[in-house]
Amino acid sequence: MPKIVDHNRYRRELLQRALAIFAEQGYGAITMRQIAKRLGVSTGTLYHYFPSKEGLFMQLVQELCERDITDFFDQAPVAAAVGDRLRAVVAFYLENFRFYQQQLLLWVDFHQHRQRAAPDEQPFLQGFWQRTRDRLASYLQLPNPAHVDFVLVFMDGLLLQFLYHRGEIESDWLTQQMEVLVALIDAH
Amino acid sequence: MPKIVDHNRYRRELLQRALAIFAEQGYGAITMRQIAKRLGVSTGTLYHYFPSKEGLFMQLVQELCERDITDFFDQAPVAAAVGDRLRAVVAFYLENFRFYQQQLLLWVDFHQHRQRAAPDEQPFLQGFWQRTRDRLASYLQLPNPAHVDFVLVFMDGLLLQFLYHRGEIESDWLTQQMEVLVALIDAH
Amino acid sequence: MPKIVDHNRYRRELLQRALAIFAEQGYGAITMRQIAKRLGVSTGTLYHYFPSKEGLFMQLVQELCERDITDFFDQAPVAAAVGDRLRAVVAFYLENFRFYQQQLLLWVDFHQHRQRAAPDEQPFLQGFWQRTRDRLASYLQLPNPAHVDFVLVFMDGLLLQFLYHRGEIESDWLTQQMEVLVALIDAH
Amino acid sequence: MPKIVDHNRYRRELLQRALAIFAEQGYGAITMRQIAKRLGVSTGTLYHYFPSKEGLFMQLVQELCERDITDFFDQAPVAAAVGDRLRAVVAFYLENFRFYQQQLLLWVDFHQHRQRAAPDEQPFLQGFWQRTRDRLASYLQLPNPAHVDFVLVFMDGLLLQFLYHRGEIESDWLTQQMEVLVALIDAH
DNA sequence: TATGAATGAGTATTCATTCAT
DNA sequence: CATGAATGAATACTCATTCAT
Repeated sequence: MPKIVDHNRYRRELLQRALAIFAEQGYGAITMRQIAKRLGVSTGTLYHYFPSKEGLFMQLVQELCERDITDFFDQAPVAAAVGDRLRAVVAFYLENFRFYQQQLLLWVDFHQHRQRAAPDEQPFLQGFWQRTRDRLASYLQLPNPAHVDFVLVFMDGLLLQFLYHRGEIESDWLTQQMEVLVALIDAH
Repeated sequence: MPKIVDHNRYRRELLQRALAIFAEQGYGAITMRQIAKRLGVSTGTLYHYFPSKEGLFMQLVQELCERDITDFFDQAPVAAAVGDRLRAVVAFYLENFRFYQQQLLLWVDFHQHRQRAAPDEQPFLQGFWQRTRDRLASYLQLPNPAHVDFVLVFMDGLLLQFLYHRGEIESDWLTQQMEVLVALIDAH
Repeated sequence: MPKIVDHNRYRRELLQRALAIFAEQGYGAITMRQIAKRLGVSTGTLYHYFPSKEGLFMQLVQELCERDITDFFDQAPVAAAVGDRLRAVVAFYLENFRFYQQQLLLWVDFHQHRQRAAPDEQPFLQGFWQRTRDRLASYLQLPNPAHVDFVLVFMDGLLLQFLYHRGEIESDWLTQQMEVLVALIDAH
Repeated sequence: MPKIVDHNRYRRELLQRALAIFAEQGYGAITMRQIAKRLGVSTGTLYHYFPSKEGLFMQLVQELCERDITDFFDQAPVAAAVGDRLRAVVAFYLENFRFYQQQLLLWVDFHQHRQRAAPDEQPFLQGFWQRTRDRLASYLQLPNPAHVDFVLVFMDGLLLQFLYHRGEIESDWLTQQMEVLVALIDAH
């Protein structure tokens, strides 16, 4: 009888934990040995679960796309006022900033990887963006649908500001910007 | 004396041309030999002008910060209407998108480099952000100063959207978002 | 001014010295590090002159084919009697046995490599065999041309016997076999 | 007790089937996992029957030596004419060429292995050669015993020719060479 | 100043072998 | 007996960097 291991379950667990490692150092700067060590396994084991560094990375991107981030929004308070719903969304975003920042760093690495990679478009990307937009739209219930994208753009911009200033952003400034968004949109 | 000028002039020329190379492939993926080859010099020469790969990269970031991007805004039309000035800024941004995207990719590499690097804050970064903000503010002349940051955040967000969707963004969508920004800000 | 090195000349010198190493241990058993160490260079240098282990090996095979082994026969005594010419050939073969054994071992490795290799036939092989046969034929001047091949087959057979018995073959036995060949062929 | 018989029987069956695998790719190029997969067992099972890759290989060589190949000759036609007996031997050899080629490749691997291996001579090798020679001698019944070795050398030579030319040898050439042998030996 | 040959530590990956189940 | 997950040393190969010319 073989050693009893749920191969797929364990693989996804490793994948989960690998996200932070990649985001922290970037695809090029991290080594398989370091990943293995931080995951507490040997390099051999890592290669038992993933075909290559590239394969591990791609599975990570895919996993991230399949994970339905917008689930969280469903648990958000169903506020009557548009402004409150906007504040709830941005607040949630800020609370999970570390995760979104990791995601951003992974995207950038992914972007640079696509340059030489085969041109077969990864279909999971499209679905991901569509779903994110739809969820946000149905939660915010804005009269003007273009404003949904505008909110998304705003939040992405906040992310970049964080990256540029290395997280040394005062919460006052954040609140201020959020209120600018609320004020602008709420006033039509 | 003239030698020194030449040396420095040539160094900055190489630096200039190195930006695209780094941005294209990322710090980790590019090799000094590739850089040398694309610059049309030998590796020895490269090391004559730059102390190391890291040094070359850091000089690149610094160069980018010292370059006064906002100079361009000065040549922008001095429109009477706030909306037109906003449109001019965003239009200029979009026209030079490739450059800003390169800059973004460089920032990310820089960010991931800082992790292990010495924590001595690079002062040129602060100056850069301050200058950018000031120039934009003096051009736009918005009643509410918080709106200047909001515009910056918006433009960063657009950049990320481009990255995510690999540049396959319809110009209609861009125009729409720009007009949303104009409409929101222009209406106070 | 660059370091003055005749790249191609040095490459062929390394190639020359690599033959014994490959023959001694076989393609699969030798490592690039070992080769480098025995050649007195670093692995980096080895890769500066050869693109890969496979490339080094293939160049070795090609070099061996281009080297005109039959040159030696030209310096052989031009004996009047067929038997003496046969003896001269076999004697020369035996004197250079170590080299031919190395060649054999290389061929076998090459054979096993071709299995998965691309089916584009290496053309240098054909020329090699043709030349060897022609030279031998013109030296031996046998009435029956089929006997030239027969002599080649005989010498290959001797080589295998050496391999099987690890070189522990008495010279009496060799002389005996050579005389059998001479007797058989000389008597038509 | 019966268990042990089964164990041994199964071991030899695996051994038998492993010959082709080793000969096909060579000792260095084949992995234990590949062997296991092609034998339809797990690596664990393979290690249950053989102590190591080297052990498996050595048992293979030994098995090959103990297998009495010359048994086949006994079933050969007892021809009155020496020429016919020679033809029968060579014909049989040619019919089983694949096997002999595998054997040759195995020998070469074995030869290259002995270099670093302990110098304790494997005694089974000597017995093998003695037996082969004796059987061939008693079948051919040649007046001159040195001719028996000559025939062996000839057949080894044919094998090498096959290897060199990758089996692309015309049967006409083979027949011709065989007849040269017959003619030479038959005419004393 | 410029070249590119040389270095060797470091990278992704493989593989014989072990061992818990 | 049988399995295949786990290990880590070893392999082919790369690359920042140095240095003789």
